[in-house]
Amino acid sequence: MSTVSNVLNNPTIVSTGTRRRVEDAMATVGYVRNGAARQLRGAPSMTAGCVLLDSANPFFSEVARGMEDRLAESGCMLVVCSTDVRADRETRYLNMLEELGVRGVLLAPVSSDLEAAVALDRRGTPVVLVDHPRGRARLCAVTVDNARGGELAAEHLLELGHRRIALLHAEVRVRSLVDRADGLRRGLVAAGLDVSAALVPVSLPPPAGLAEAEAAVARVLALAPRPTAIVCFNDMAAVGVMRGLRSAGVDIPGQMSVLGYDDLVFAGQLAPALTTIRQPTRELGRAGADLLLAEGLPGHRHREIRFTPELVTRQSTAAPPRGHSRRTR
Amino acid sequence: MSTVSNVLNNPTIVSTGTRRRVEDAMATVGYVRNGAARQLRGAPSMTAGCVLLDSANPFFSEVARGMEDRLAESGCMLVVCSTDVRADRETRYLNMLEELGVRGVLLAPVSSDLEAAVALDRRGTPVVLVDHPRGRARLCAVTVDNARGGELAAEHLLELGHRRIALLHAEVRVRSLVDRADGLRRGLVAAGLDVSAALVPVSLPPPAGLAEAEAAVARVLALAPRPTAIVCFNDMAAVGVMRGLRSAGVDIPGQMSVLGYDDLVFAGQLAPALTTIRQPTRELGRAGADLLLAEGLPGHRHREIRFTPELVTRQSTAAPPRGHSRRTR
DNA sequence: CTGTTAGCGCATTCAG
DNA sequence: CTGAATGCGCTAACAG
Repeated sequence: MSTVSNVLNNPTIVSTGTRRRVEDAMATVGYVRNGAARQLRGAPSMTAGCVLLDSANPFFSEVARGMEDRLAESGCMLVVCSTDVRADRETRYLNMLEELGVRGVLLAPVSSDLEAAVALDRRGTPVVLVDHPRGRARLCAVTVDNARGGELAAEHLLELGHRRIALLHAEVRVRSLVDRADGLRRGLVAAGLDVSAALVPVSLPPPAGLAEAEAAVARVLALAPRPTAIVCFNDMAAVGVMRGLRSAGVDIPGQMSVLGYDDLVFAGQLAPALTTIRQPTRELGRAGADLLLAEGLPGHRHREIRFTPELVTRQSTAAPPRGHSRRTR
Repeated sequence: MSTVSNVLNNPTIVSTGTRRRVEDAMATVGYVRNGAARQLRGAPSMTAGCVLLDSANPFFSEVARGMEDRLAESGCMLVVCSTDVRADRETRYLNMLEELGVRGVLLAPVSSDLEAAVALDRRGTPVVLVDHPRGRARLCAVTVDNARGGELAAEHLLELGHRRIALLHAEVRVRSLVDRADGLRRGLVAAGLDVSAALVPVSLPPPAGLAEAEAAVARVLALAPRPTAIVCFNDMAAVGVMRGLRSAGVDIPGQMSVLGYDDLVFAGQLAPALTTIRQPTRELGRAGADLLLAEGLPGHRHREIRFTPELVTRQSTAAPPRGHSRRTR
């Protein structure tokens, strides 16, 4: 028995002949290692978990693919869980993953309440935050500078001359979205604007997807004075907004500018091509998995990796219609 | 010990008082069930695996989300694996999932060689085919009628008057793509056309994504006589083709019609809005997971569930430019 | 190099 | 309802 075990886990110390015999025997019998038994015995798990807001959202599916690729290099597989931004689901999945004994969890949290995540980490299941800063929590994290992303949006629209901007926002508790909104406000303030007049928040009911964004367009158009630009929290919402504006007969960008976020693969191919904020998605996931796999290694220290977003200017934003603003340049 | 076990697995037979005491104790101690030990003891696994061509492709990520949702209802989680249409990766993932002891595997195979999958199923890990017919294999399957999808494409383009059609195809071994091509040919034959003249296959090198599709446009445009329509095997490829045509200054649909496949959420919002074949994605995944969970139940028999695709007519297809065909209507 | 043994955490069985 | 004992498949430690 121990020789067989050695062939599997310590091949070098077994003589070539014996090893061959064992391997042949395994092949003929159709032997398959029992992962559960190995794990029970203390072997590292061959799975890692990720708990994301929505794995069907192209942003997250791309992030997950990055994780998957990095994990595969270390012989691990990825368990994918979607919370739909519901705290109860997040809690449930974290518990299930802990029971499963995953090597660690990549968590895009539904809010900044990280108590459960920190406790999980303490109990021995490493947690890496995704798209959320470490803050005071003793965890690793991979993030994108969302405040900067918001600033980029503000700077771009201000430069075009917009002075009244609708901000579509979904779940205010999701940190990355809060940060973007903060950055956007900061950008307006830096330009000397009165935020309460310049920025109109428009809240989307859950699940805050494409359909909800489309429905919210009517509310934006009904505002007085009417905003001249709509900032969306992701490209999917922007697609919904574009659909809503089209059916309302509002020209983009002539009568209304639309700004997305994520730069999904198809963003440049929309009608009109979407101006948006690009973030490195696959890299984000890969970096997260990288941090996760490094946990537990000797000398490991918690780290935060931060990526930088980037404005991609296309055709969905332009100067506001005449009479709606003073042009700055 | 057995009382604790009963509280967890057989709560009804434990008196309320004792149950409470046990639950309180578990809470204060921070007890977490050990999934590996349970599984070793014979409990059903809390995971199912899926092996897809590319989890980052919106089609598959939507399918996976359907699987995830259905599994969650039964307290299970989904392990997601991407093969990138490589047989070696498929084999590797199937082995890993078997070791892991998943409840079953949802497999979108890279080819019609199902030997390994059938063997896996025989050894006790149920396999459900996704987007691939059962054929002679004794497995469950969820499929879409891909041949019909190809026919729909042919009928639509013929009706518009196209008589020379480029077919972008990626990996010919993927059954769903083969079936679509067959259906397309069948549609042309049914209209009395000479397939060898009417259909020009254009093969994309792996990974056959958006970029490869974009690059292939030049080859299509160089063909003599030049085709008047390009049929793509999915919407992502269609986006690439549209990008390529745009940069070549070819008008869609004036000079070239483009037909997609999948009807991804953004298809209607592209420039021009993409004519495509819709397939039920989330339902496909959900149905697959449903079959998987039913395996092993008493009286289970292998089944195949087949969905029907649907043509969604939008603006990327139109009659060919004058002089390129006889109009039929 | 090979055989033996113990124990990982759990569920189950059998006695009380 | 509770306590004790057993074995799932594997690995590590040790004795031959």
